Amino acid sequence: MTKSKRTLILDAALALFTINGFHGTTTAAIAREAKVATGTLFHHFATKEALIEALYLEVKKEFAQALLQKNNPDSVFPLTEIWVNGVTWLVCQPQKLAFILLCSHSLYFDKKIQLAIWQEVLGFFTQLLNAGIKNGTIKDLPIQYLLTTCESILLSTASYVYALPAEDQKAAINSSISVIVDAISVPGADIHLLSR
Amino acid sequence: MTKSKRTLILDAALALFTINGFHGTTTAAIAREAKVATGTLFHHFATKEALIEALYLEVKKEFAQALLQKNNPDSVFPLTEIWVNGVTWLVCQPQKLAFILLCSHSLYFDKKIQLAIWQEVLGFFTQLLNAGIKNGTIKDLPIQYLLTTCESILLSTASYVYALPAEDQKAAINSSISVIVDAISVPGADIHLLSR
DNA sequence: GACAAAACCGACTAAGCAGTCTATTTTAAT
DNA sequence: ATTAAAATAGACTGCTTAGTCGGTTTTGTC
Repeated sequence: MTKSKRTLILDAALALFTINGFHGTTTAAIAREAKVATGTLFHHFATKEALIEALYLEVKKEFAQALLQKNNPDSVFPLTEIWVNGVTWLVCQPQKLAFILLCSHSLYFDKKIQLAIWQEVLGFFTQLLNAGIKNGTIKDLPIQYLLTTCESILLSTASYVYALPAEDQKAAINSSISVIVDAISVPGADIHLLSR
Repeated sequence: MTKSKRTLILDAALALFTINGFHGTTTAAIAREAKVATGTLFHHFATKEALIEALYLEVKKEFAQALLQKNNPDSVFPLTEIWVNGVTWLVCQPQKLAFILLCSHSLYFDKKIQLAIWQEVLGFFTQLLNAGIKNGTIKDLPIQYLLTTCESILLSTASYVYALPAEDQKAAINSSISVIVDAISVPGADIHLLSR
């Protein structure tokens, strides 16, 4: 099965946005890169902004799915698993990492986009943190602060790991676990209490 | 002494960039906001990009000075002091915080700008971290990773604290200290060893 | 195979923008 | 007071670019 033009356009947009940013990338360039006419681009996406938003939704959806993926069925510590899922996925998808970074403070999105699956990630994570606070393993800080802290350390860790030679990445991901765990958990508490 | 036109232009640019982003802010709008003609703007700054770069240098310089400021002469733990300096300054200068966030992943700067005073901050901090690693208080991780981690937690903490009601900010800053300290220091080690 | 709808094409356009140019005013030095 | 340089003004321009439009091809259905 051959890729749809819509997908080609989104792929081209992702590649160009992460190199030249939103402003530096023209719709003509995206169409050229996707080997498609500008008319086709605007047939699928009403405006450039709609294209960016569609791309954002798709990338965020994939990211959310990667985070929630259950690889290790007998993992007793979901926080670690989510963390490794997240960093690994971002490092393997550097364009998407760059795009998420680009979006994170771009002001291109005035309105915050609501995405069901992202709410699910947030909800799951919030539940996990609340449980940890209750049993004394997670610091009793506002959930919102814990969430943004995790997100920002996750993104900066992924950026750092990506820049490493491939053979060092695995080890770097493993040592990043202690950073996030110690940042948000109560010193000395048994972190393995934090299972479901 | 009245403000120079150059300063008025930089102030206007800062205000507009943090609201509408680089692309969303036209040079005409900056000139209008600064109550100055476009000719004047381009007399002081050769191009829009040069203006952005000048603003970036100025903001970064102020930020660096704020970080290194020594408020408490008998502080035994410089990391904490720098941290509180940083968060406090950013929270009190929300436009500059927004601007730094905007720059951090904007791709508007292809070349990394070298700023002497920022090198000084980095050097000082690197020395501090290295000493900590040597005496077993700081985790033995690559300096580069420790630096980016500190920076990203600092920025996300400041964003979070800024959004809080004024009366809660002081307490939030204090509780953020444990997050950064635990993130990078060896669990159980006496953190007060980390002085000069 | 006839027909409609959807997808696709690319030349074209209208608007917006960075940067220019010429003229005028202010500043500072002798 | 004279003069040159620096600062300021704002109308103007040429280029870029998002988005359009009329026509063509492909797809699916009966």
